[in-house]
Amino acid sequence: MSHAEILTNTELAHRFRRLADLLEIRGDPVFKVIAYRRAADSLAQQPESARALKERGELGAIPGVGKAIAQKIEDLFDTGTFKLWEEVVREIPPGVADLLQIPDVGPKRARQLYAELGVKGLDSLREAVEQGRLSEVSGLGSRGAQRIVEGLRSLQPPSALIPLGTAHPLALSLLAELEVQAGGLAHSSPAGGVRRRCEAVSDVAFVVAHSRPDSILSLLSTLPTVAEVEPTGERAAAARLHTGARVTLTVCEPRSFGAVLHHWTGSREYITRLAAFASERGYELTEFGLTSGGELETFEDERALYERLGMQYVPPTMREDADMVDAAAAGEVPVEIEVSMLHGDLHSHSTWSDGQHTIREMAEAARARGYEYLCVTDHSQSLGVANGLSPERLAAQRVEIEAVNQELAPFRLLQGVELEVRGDGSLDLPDETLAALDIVVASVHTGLRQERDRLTSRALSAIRSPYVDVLAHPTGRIVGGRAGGDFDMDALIAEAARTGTILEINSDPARLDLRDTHAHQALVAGCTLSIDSDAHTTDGLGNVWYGADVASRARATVGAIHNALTLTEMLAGLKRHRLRN
DNA sequence: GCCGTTTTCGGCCCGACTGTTTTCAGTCG
Repeated sequence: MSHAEILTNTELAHRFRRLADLLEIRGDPVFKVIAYRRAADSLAQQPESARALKERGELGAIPGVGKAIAQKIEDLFDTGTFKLWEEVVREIPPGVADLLQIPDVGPKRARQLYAELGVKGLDSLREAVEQGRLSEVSGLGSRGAQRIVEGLRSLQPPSALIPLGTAHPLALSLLAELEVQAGGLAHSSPAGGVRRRCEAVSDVAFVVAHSRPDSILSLLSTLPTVAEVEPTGERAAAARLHTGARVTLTVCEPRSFGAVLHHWTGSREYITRLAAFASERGYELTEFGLTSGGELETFEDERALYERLGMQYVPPTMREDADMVDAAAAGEVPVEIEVSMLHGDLHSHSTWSDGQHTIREMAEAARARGYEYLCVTDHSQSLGVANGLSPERLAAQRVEIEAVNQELAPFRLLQGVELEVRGDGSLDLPDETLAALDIVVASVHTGLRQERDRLTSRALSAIRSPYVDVLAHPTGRIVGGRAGGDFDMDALIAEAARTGTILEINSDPARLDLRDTHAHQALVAGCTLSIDSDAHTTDGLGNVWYGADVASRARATVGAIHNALTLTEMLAGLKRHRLRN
């Protein structure tokens, strides 16, 4: 069947997510909707193809996939559709689900827009807005209508940019597939914005080296995830994946790999400035190396290129701006922030709130990473969806933490909390509870769309509390998703510097918050930063490399990173201890 | 719809914030 050949796990996940949205709009029981969403997430994460599992009769082994969903997957492979899908899209056009992308439009509003205005999708809604028909919707006032208009305007075209958290693993998996197909590669690396750790990229670039470069390009179209390939040069091609992502591949001989990788890593501004610098020294910098007196010198290793130019090596995370060329010439390139510099993590979750692993499992994973300490900072009480902790539950958690500490010493588990800053700026737990904890990480999760003054004053009241040590993900933005709150960042940074409140670089690839530019601004203002995982699983602890690279892009020094301190220094440096002593 | 050392039923994702229908429904995290 032709359907079977093109159905990837990602596509199956898309289909079930859309089904869940449509069912929710139709008003089906919420737990049924949740079940489809969970199955979709699970399919997207499944390393083995659903097709292979189907052939072995093991679809049911996927978590969240039971008899009913397994049957629907089989039907999709066999016929390209299934009965419930056909039934639902007859009632609600699939495009109606796109309305859910608009802030403030949920399932009820989407259904209303369809039922009362005949809106069948985003374009259809734009038409209705132009015709001024939004006022016809029952129960939608002028402010509500205005929000929908603004929300509609703020929508990005789909997949315009790929977040780093998607692009990086994608680049690695494509390289792995290519390596298998090629029977080994001399060298390979992601390039472009992915390698510079830009938070989002327009395409996923990579460079591979092989003794027979021309044989590699033709392999690209054989990869199962690749939809179409277009040659863009003798040794370069652009491809589009089934997911819609754009990929660019450059191949070269092993002896040129360093120079070619360097060229395609960019940034353009940086390369242009470096070429000018090389030219002043009698070299022409090209994609393939350095030319001097008509003679091309190739470089297998990037560092050798820098050595030939008589300058310090510049890591990819610092190749955004041209000024680093001058710094490298003067031998003043900052030391890159690396995960190995971190002694612990100040922000993580366990099964006490919405984490997936127990305190003990998290502690053991942190110890295995070589950490000296881990702060368990489960959510506070008012975040109901995350099963937030009351003072009583925190006291009970303390007992468990101490027990784990007995066993794992000298490794140290610290008890903290991720404290809700409420809508009115008050804190979600009483002072005496906060005072008894080792560390407090405060977060603004709710009301992120309040107007600037109100939102800013909430964050400021958290920063000014003597019990708040860290402000977590300070803007609340989601990369490629919501923009984050309209905080006055100048005011937050100034107050954090004044009070000694640590500002977090949240390493969750969906957040990367503070972003590089804000982190740089905070460093200049004299703030201390932390690089935290916000892990909800043991694997999540490993995300700190994203945060470390944000710090490098912000040109942080290790002295400004609070969790690069040893346990004793880290604790002594917390606001609560400095104020007490 | 899925899941089960509380297995074939009854749980599972709760509470804050907001606008508006002024007593609560819808959205969001």
